[in-house]
Amino acid sequence: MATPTTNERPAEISLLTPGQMADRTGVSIDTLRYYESEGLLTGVARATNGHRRYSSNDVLWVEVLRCLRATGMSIDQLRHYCRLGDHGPTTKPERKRILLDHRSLVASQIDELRLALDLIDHKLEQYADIKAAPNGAA
Amino acid sequence: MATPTTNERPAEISLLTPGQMADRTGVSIDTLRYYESEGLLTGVARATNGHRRYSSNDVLWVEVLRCLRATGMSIDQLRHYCRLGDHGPTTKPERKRILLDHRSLVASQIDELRLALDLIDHKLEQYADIKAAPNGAA
DNA sequence: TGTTGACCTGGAGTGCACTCCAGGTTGTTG
DNA sequence: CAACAACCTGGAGTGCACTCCAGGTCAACA
Repeated sequence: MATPTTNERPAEISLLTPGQMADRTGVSIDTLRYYESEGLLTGVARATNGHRRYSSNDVLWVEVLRCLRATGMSIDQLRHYCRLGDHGPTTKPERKRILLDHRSLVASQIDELRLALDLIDHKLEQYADIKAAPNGAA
Repeated sequence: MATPTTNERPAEISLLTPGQMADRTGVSIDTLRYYESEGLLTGVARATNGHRRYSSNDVLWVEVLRCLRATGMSIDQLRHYCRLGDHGPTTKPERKRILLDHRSLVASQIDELRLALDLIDHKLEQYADIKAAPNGAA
């Protein structure tokens, strides 16, 4: 086994099994498969037994996916972005546009959250003279 | 018509119909009803014909609900918080605790979003020499 | 050699938060 | 008085993003 793909040299020592990948990225095995089936993650290598092997590039990309998902980009938009990537450098302007748009979306999310923080603080003033109940955990 | 509830004086001139409430708060009529059915919004007045009439207090509270929902508090947690409110001042410490906990959650969401912004900016550097595609809207 | 564990596939199921719908009432408007 | 808009109720349906499951393969270990 080992070195599952085209290359025979043991340079691929860092390929990760699905379980390792899930540990490394915090994305579950099922979700990794789901992302692959939705076209968000392509070209994942396979061991001779058919099992997936994730490269360090895959790790980086999944981290990007995680970040974009966590900031509200939908699976659909992500899929669109990935398809552009598959179609070579002519799609770069559109990809840049998507990132710029998403960037401003995240920026406004931050603004919204700051407003929410103010509102919560305002609400907390009603409890200024109250001692908070002990926290369940930690 | 007018002054629908118990009180005959026209002081209730500011009571809002469901449609007006939806316009004012940005929360749909259906969602307002849903919140009421879930116990997040209690004591909504009714006109003689059975139609809801929202007070300015309701407006304020729905704005709080919106804010807490938008920052990730679940319907379930919100319901719990509301029930505490119904049980008088002895629950104040717990209510304060909930708000404090949620506050720190929002704060860490902001931190996460800032990291995401950094990652997006980093990714955008790959497109430094590319002119972004024109934006579809505005 | 048998059983355990990690993985495979396609497809079904879940949870959340709405959102929509059918069927009905009321009050206004031309 | 007919038609329309706004609202009522209980309950069904939707969309998203997973998450779980049944049934099977393969490699390693006792």
